[in-house]
Amino acid sequence: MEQSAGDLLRRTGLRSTAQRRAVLTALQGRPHATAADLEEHIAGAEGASGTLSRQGLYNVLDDLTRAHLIRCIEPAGSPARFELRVGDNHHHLVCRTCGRIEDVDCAVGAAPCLDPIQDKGFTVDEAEITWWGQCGPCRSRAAAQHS
Amino acid sequence: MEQSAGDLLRRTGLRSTAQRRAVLTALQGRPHATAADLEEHIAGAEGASGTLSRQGLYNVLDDLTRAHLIRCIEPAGSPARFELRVGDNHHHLVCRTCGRIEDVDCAVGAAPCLDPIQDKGFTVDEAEITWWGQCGPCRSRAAAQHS
DNA sequence: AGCTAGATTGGACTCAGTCAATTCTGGATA
DNA sequence: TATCCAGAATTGACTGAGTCCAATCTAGCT
Ligand SMILES: [Mn+2]
Ligand SMILES: [Mn+2]
Ligand SMILES: [Zn+2]
Ligand SMILES: [Zn+2]
Repeated sequence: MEQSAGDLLRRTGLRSTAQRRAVLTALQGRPHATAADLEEHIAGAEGASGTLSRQGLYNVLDDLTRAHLIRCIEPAGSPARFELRVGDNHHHLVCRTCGRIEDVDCAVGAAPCLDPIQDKGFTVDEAEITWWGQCGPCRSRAAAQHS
Repeated sequence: MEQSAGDLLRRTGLRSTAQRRAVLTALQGRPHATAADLEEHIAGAEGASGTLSRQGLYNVLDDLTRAHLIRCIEPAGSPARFELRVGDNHHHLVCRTCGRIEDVDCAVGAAPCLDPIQDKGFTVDEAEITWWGQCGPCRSRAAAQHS
């Protein structure tokens, strides 16, 4: 049985507020959304979801991230992006041309999935991997340009 | 025989300007410096290095990065950082507590040193690995706190 | 129904850059 | 070694992405 956003929040010890439920709901089917994406979607939503302040949005994203209900990634050159997919230690492919981001399963599944060859005295808890390249559509477009 | 910053620039097809030489020089012994670090160091430097505008600094950093004379990394939560160490595809350890950044050699040495298990149609040219954790000093400090 | 710790709001503010118009200069040429 | 001009630097306004703080509101316990 699926659990509602409200249940999920309460089970985690967070109060179930309209703003938090709206963010969790907006994130479904909108992976790697930015705060601006979420703000726009929630403001323009049909239901009475209504509105939340910019500060409220950032507070919610921060609370949910710290509770591990969502994950935040920050690829170079992009504002922070959020996703519901947590706990599987997956990685990302990023297109240098259009910024498109795709999930890549982790071969290991648990963090840190990779050890540094020198740890310099650090206690490592995560190995974050970002593959940079060009996505299919951008590659085709670039090839066509060359005429 | 070592080559001067001026030679390096000219050999790369870039004009040798005081501003570019100052940035290259400031970066020696100052790995992973931010634009602000460099601005401060160059402004307060002894020689007649004098000054460069903020816009000039960003232009120089951008030109040098595109010429592959320096490399830019952007760990989550940090402003961009620059280093002279290029071409060896090395990776980074970042302390979640104090932000300290350490270099980690790449076991392979050439990019992309790691293949994604799904490429989603991308042409991958680089695998960027960031290990997150806590450095030795921060770990000790945290342990002491617990008294 | 009342209470209060926790959550949200509005508005000013900061940090890290970016834009565009103007002025300057490295180094190629005559 | 003087001239010239594309490429580089400067100035100052501006933007995107958050962050700070004091005041207000509310979820959910009693
Ligand atoms: Mn993802
Ligand atoms: Mn490095
Ligand atoms: Zn693309
Ligand atoms: Zn540390």
